[in-house]
Amino acid sequence: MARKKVNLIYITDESTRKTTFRKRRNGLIKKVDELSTLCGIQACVILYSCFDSQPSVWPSADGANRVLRKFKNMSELDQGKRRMDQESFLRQRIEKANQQLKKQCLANRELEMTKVMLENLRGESSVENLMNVMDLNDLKWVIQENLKEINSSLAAL
Amino acid sequence: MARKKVNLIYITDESTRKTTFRKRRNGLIKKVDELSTLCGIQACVILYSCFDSQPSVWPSADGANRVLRKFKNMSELDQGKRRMDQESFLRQRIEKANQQLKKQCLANRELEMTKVMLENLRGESSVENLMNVMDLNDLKWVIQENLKEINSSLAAL
DNA sequence: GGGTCTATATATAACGT
DNA sequence: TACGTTATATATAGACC
Repeated sequence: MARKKVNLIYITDESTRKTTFRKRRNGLIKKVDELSTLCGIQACVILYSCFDSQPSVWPSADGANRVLRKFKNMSELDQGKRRMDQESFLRQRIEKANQQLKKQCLANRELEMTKVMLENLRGESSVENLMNVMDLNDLKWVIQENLKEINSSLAAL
Repeated sequence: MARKKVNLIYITDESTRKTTFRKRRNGLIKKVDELSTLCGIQACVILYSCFDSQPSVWPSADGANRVLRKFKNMSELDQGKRRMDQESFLRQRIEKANQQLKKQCLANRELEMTKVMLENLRGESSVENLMNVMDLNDLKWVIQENLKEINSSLAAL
């Protein structure tokens, strides 16, 4: 999450994996704690790692047992419904990612265009400094002509 | 956590509490998902809120049940039910790869359009030659955007 | 190996629609 | 109401000890 965006796949290097586990476990537990406090809800987290003999449990072994017992008493049907929700959650995330991607592409486009404009207006190659009204009007004319050509090409198709 | 550092006490305003719950629940679930994937560990989260009739469970009812059994030292495993979650994650990864591909394609296209645009403005090419290079509609869009830019530059002068 | 220190990546509170 | 956006607060990967 930092210094470099991490690839969401199993970390093969054991040392790195262990470090990541410790850090993220702490972060996760902090989050549950906050959520529980802020919203006044019952919550429970259990993590099994091959690094510890005992699982990491929040808020406590007793608390976890209580919440788990409650969950176990749910009907299978209700549990099934929950699974569907899990899938829709996943779909939502994918959808969101796609939206972000689209937005990023548009932003990139804008940046590229700005770059092109600057390059042209500053006469990067053979042309001198074009930053005055006269030359801008010339450039505008050229572009409008291109636009006309394109429009007629489109109409012909 | 943003715009203002939040006070870690129960949120009395119901509307705010509900919003906070939804947001933080999503964040939390994402975190467990990541931790589980990155470190290859078993994990489980259960959240009870007064906003939903059903508790929010991760990774799924089956997964939660499995962790529950383990928590109670009743280790009986049925790997088959894990398949559901694995499929979800697989779909997610494929989706991600597709997104990357899409992004690259758009980037390439953008570069090509920029090149074409530069060639045109320098009079090294004509619109007729562009038919095979790219979608005319895309070119039209780029040009129109440039025109807007020029007009605002003119207005500014 | 585990703790500390940054630079970045993420999460999210307050707003806007 | 819920959802999208933006400014900040947090989380954390990699580096160093």
